[in-house]
Amino acid sequence: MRKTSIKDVAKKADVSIAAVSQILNNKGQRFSDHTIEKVLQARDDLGYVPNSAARNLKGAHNRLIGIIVPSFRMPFFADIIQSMQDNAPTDVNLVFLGSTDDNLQNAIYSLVERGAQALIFGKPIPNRAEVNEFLKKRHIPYLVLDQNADINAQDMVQTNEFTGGSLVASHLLSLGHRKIALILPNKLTDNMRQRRAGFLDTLSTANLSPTTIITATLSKHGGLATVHQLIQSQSTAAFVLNDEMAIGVLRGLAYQNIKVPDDISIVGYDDTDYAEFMIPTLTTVMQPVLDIGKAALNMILRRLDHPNLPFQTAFFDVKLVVRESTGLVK
Amino acid sequence: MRKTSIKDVAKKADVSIAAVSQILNNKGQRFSDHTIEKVLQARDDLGYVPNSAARNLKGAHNRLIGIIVPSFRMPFFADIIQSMQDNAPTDVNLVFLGSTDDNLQNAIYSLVERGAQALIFGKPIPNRAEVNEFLKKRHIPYLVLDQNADINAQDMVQTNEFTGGSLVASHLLSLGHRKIALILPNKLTDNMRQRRAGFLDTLSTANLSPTTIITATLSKHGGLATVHQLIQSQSTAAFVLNDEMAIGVLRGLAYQNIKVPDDISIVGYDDTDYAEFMIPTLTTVMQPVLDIGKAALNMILRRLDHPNLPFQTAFFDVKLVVRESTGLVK
DNA sequence: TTTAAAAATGGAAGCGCTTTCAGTCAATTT
DNA sequence: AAATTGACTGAAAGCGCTTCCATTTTTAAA
Repeated sequence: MRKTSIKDVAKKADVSIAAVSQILNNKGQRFSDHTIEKVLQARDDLGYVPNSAARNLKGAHNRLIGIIVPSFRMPFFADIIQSMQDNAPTDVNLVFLGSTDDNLQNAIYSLVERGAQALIFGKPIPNRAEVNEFLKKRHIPYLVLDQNADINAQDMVQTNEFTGGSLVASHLLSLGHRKIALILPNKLTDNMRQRRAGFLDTLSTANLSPTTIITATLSKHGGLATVHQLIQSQSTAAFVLNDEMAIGVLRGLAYQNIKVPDDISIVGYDDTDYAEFMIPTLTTVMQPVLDIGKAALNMILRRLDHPNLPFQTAFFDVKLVVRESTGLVK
Repeated sequence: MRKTSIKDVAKKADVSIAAVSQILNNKGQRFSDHTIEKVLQARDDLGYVPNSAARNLKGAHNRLIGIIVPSFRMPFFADIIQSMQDNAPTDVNLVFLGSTDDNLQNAIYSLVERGAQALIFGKPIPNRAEVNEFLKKRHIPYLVLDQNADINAQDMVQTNEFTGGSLVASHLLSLGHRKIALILPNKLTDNMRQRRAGFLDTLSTANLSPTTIITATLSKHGGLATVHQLIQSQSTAAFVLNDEMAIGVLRGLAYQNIKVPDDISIVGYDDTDYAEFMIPTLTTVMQPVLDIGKAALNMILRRLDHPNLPFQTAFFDVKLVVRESTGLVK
């Protein structure tokens, strides 16, 4: 029940092992059509698939990139993953791992062990220094997505979160809103902090600050749970730090028979697939997710080819997408 | 710039390679505390991580399961993936691959090459016979999720799709609906076919058939695009074959100012996260996705341990979840 | 003290593959 | 007839690791 090896193919085709290897890899010496045919035939008959472990043991690795995300279920990351997969050159292998904070170490270890030559972090790294040291020691370059980090320690892909938050504030202000609530997930990542900062900053230029700041878990249910407090605050608008929660808020408000945007305007962030299908459609901030995924992959690939180039940070602009969920204050 | 290998650790700790291997793997012979300490220290100093390729070359593989899904963006599969990841024993590695029909062969090949010892297909296999032969030849067991297949060729995990469709029909009939539309994705998978069959079957017991059958791409946009036709059909209810499309339908109807469920009842299928957050909340059929993912993983693991057991099919029941989007016919 | 048994460790083979190299043999070319 | 070329083989090294077996060292029993 042993897997068929190159030896079996060689025997069956009645040629040398070297011949099989070179013919199947299409490099090395030249062989006659006849021999090539024999080898190919034998391979197919036996259903031979080279063992990549053995192959990688020798020099010519194919590139393996490990990607660590917080969850496969978050639309943002689902998009990132899909876009990376779609854009990966055929000789590049991608391995995705969902990881919580506690098993981040494990995730990294497992990826490195499997031969990942580079890592992409789609989530905050709690003990950054340690991780950095570990990876540096192994000469494994990595890239962080949408997180603050030492600009000189690794490549980064960032979106202009500060601007994003600011755009939201401007938009609401321009609609005449003065009583604006802020709804946050209870665990903020760096990029969310910037989002918040941009928002608050612009609010303050109008001498305003949020009527209330409500926190809840980052989920649709979390958003829904904030509704009671939101209503009590008598705000005329709310900035919900991400679409996922905003969807919950929308739902909760509908349960209370509060009309959006007539009674209150709602703004989300991310412009996930669902935003334009909500009722009302959701005003939100769009990040070019597909481009981000693609850029991250390209940057890390480039890093692999040129380990000594200075670290880069790619910046992506965000865009306010105005839809039905925001309107003039009454 | 070579990665540090076991040899380096051995040299640094001033012990044999064999000792390092056995100590780090905590098996084989016994070693003195002193030696163990030296080795561990050397490993940490060097940041050594064993190369799993080399390791797998020898007997003791850790188990690698390849999982092929159509897309990472579909909530159904995002859930499946997440649940598998969450339930995987630590010595089992999961590799997910998104794959279209054209590159299914590649996906399979790449997974096998990487040493996958079993495969799970979350999508239809176009050329089943060929794939089956290929995998059988390599003694790689596989499992199909929610697809029809020869019950004696591999393990399967199925949900009671026929019942699911039937439940929907009964529900609508019981609400008094007689003019019911059916909205399908234009590419049906086996399970969707069964879903449809159950639905039609139960309709026919009331001597009914759909007022209209509309097809569109499987997406929210696809669903939205069917609205015009749906309205023309003057149906009082519609069964949309999955939530994704149903969300689009809901949206489209709102644009036309058609009230759900007052003017028309809508039923989806899948009970994705979003169903209960729609406005109105969506009546749909729930599949125990998390259980399904878990079951699939367990079955294939069991198969690995017992290659000769007869093939199994796990059946999961579905449940109609009645929400706001369906109501009595006017 | 001798001796046998137990404990600690090193040596080396081998996993499947790629790659190199010297060399064989036949078919061409000069 | 000799030299050249093309097609190929066989052997061997080496990738990093595990594992079996032999050997050395220590400890305890005789």
